[in-house]
Formats: sequence, C-alpha cells, structure tokens
Amino acid sequence: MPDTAAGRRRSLLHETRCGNCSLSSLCLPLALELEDIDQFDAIIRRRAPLKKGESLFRQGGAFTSVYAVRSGSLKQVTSEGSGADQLTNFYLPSELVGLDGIDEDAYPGSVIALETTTVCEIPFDRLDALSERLPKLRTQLYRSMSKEMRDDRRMMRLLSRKTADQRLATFFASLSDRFRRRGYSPYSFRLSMSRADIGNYLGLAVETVSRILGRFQQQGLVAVSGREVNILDLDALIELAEEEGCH
Amino acid sequence: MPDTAAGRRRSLLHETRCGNCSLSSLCLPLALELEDIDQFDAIIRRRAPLKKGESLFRQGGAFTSVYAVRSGSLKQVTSEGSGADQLTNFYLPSELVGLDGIDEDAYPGSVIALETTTVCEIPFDRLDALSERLPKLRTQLYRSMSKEMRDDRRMMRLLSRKTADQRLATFFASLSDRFRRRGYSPYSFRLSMSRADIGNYLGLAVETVSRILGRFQQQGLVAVSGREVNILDLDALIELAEEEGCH
DNA sequence: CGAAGTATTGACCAGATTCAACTCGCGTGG
DNA sequence: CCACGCGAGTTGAATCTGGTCAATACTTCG
Repeated sequence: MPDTAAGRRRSLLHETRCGNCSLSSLCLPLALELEDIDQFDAIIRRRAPLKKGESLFRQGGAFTSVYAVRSGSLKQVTSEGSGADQLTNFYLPSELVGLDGIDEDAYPGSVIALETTTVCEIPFDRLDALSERLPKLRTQLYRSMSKEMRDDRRMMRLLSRKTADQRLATFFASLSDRFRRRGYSPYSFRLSMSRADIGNYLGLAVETVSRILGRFQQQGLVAVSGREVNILDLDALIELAEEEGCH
Repeated sequence: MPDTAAGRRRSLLHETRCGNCSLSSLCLPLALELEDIDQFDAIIRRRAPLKKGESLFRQGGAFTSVYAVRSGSLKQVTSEGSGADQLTNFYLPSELVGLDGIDEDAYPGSVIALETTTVCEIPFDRLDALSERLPKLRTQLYRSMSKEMRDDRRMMRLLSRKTADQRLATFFASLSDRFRRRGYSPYSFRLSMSRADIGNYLGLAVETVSRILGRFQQQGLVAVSGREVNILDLDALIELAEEEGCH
C-alpha cells in the first residue's frame, strides 16, 4: 500500500539509501566499499523537502550538520554588518553544504532553497567519528573541503580580473559543465536562480546581467527565454570566459 | 660549540620543537596535550629558510605536504591560462599553507616568500594518519580548512561589493588585527609585499593603490613611508571598511 | 484579472583603469 | 665614493566599463 503513511515513509527511507542513490558516484561516500557505505548510510538523516524560499539553516545558527544536496538547488547568502547581502555559492545535487561552519561552530551564512529541494543531513559529530574508522571517508571529506577552497580561489579570480561579459560566460560554462557531470544536458537547462541572484553572485548589477544576456543572444551564443537557457556555442562561451586582458 | 654543523643542526632542531614554539597557541597543534604534541612534533620536517622571492612550491607540483609558517611571510599566486596572475593569499606566521592542494593532489598555485621565511613542513600522509589517532588534531585540521573557506567568502564579498577605498581600509585593518594576534604592534609594521602585490590581491591597479594611500595619508588615517606603515586612526579605518553602500 | 515581483531597456554618471611621464630609493660596478 | 641604472612608487589626464536611476514590459500567482 504505497499510499499509507507507513508505506510512504518506507519508500522515502528506501529512497535515501546511499547504496542505490544515483549520485553516489559524485557524493561524499564515493570511495567507500559496499559495507562501509552502509555504515555511512546509517548516520544520515532524512529531511522533509524544502520548498522554494525555505532555508536549510540560518546565518549564525549552531553548526550541527553538513548536508548533501539530493535534488533541487540552493543558494548561500551572507549578510555582514548592516547592509547588502552577498551570495557566495550555488549548490547543486551531490554537493556538500555547511562545511564552512565547522570553525566557529556556527553557519556563516543562510542557505536557501531555490526550488523544491531535498537534502541528506549528516550530523557532523557522527561523520567525524566515522571518519576516524574509515580513512577513505576522511580523505573524501578533506578533498571536498579542499575543492571548495580551490573553487573559491577561482571565484576570486573571476571577481577581480574578469569583465562582466567574461563573468557571465564563465557562469554559463560552469553551469553547463556541472549539469553534464550530473548526467543532464549541458546545452539546455532551466535556471533556478533569478537574475538578481546571478548578479549578486557575480558582483554585477541586475541590469548588467540583463544587458549582457541580450548581447549574448544577439551574438548567437545562447538563446535565453526567461529562465530557460539553450547554449548554442559552448566553445565560444568558454573561449570568451578564458580570454585574457589584451595588452 | 654552537658553531659546528652538528651544533647548528641541533639548535635548529631544537628551535622547531612545537612544545617551545611561540606560535603553538595559534598553530595547528593548539588543542593538543603535551604528549600528543610530541607525536605531532615527530612528523614535522625542517626546511632551510627561504630567501625573498624563492618559492616554497610551484603551481602544479605534486601535493605532498602542508606547511606552517614559522617566521616571515609568503604570497600565493595562481596563473590560469595564458595571462595575468592572481594573488590569492598572504600567509603570516602560524598560518597553514597548501591545504587547497589535497583535492587533485597538486598545488593550485605557487607560494613565494616575500622576505626571508622559515616554515615547518608537515607531510600530509603522516598528518592524516596521526589525525586518525588524535581527534583533537583532526578537529583542528577541519577548523583550519573551514576558516580558510570563511576567509575566502569574506574576500569575495570584498571583491564584489567594496569600493577601492574600502578594500584598502579592510586590508590594513585586517593586517593590523593579524599582527595584534601574533603579539606585534597593531599600529606600526612593515609591509613585506609590494604595492603591485597589494593591488593584485585586492583587485585594483597599482596606481589606484598608490592614490588611495596618498588620500588616506591626507585624511590622517595612516602614515606611510615606503613599506613602513603607521596606523593613526584604526577605528576610522574599520568604520570605512564596513561602511555600507549608501542608497 | 489585477498586483507584486521580476526582467528589460535607455540615459547619464562616476569610480577605477590605462597610458604616460616622472621621481625616488637602492644596489652595483666603475 | 659616486654615478648610473633599474625597479618600485607616485602623479596627472583621458577613457571606459559598469553602476545608478527611471521608465516600461513581462510573469506569475493569488
């Protein structure tokens, strides 16, 4: 009876087993043996799906868990001092959220769902304990953090050296690549974030995002209609993204 | 006979013991018990001091170790594609260098001494193994990485939201704070990096750095003479750094 | 269907870059 | 010891990219 509460719960539980998760080749337990995966699986907690706009946690909240995105997408927003927020990251399925809260035992930003989103909650103390026994898990955790640091550096480079056009081009190329890795079309996808989010993330005004998108369209690089994106010339986008300041 | 090779080596070895290192309260082993510190100490390798301009490791080099800065300072430089380098970080004593190389098993940037600099080399495989037995060390390692992620986010905010004045103000306030924590004067110090380095780091042209430094001087915020800095009004600097875009 | 939020477009403005000239400080070698 | 030369730093003028403000269209959702 899949429609009883118990039936639904079972199917949800079943659904969250890492062993049969389609993301297992990208996610934290990627290096684990079958039996180890079960151990890992055991510490994971299900969360009810988040609806668009709901927050996974709020800035300043006590750090307890990291989260693996299972479906949907989220944004991380940090508001410092009195003023404007800074959008520091978008998270897609298989990515790990909350690692920057370990130090200071508090989340340094709020993380908000951009659409209906499900996540796996991984209590950090249990993850840490398990990582003591599973060197591969530990390694993977180090790798995840290290990767995030590398991505951050790339973002700094984008923010301090690239023109608005290059930022947008980089953004689309990167999204395309992330979708490809997850088995989706790298050429055709739907943006879950608003133009304002994109601008905030890339350090640009909304108007600039809009204008450049228009230009890209004229140049035949992409076809954009609302949040629906078709990438027409990925190579050109990538080239534009990498292009060096011509002296 | 402190002048024999053996004597010198002994004194150097002695010098590098974590137990009597003045930085131990800031550095990686900060949470360890005395006996644990000795274990940690045992895996550390001395390195000959780096002279100004020498590199600790080069971008793309195989990742083997992380390094704790003991004295002096370094910069991390990433050159992507064909063109301009990006200076992604300055490292001061007690800070950990190279953590972003774990993922990909290669250093994502070159790290270069800005002055005569000594570091402690910590082979990562041994650190990882030791962290299996010492939960506090593991925690500290997670914390270090987490902190670096947080700092990166702050940098992104600086690069995407702050004006040139605010960037410089933030830079000086942050340096001041880092010196204070290390027991040096927060008001008077010597910059080990060039104006070009500062500009590169903050995403500004050298000329802009120079001009704004001049303005700060006129406003009585700092007194700068070459690389010698005196901070005259730290509070004003901090306020300027935090100031919000006034709508 | 209407209202509020989201996106686009245009005109104008300003902060920062670029280019170029010039000065200063420092180390080297004559 | 001083002159020289080079790199680092400063200053000025012109330019330009992207931001701001304002008006207008499009969507999405109650």
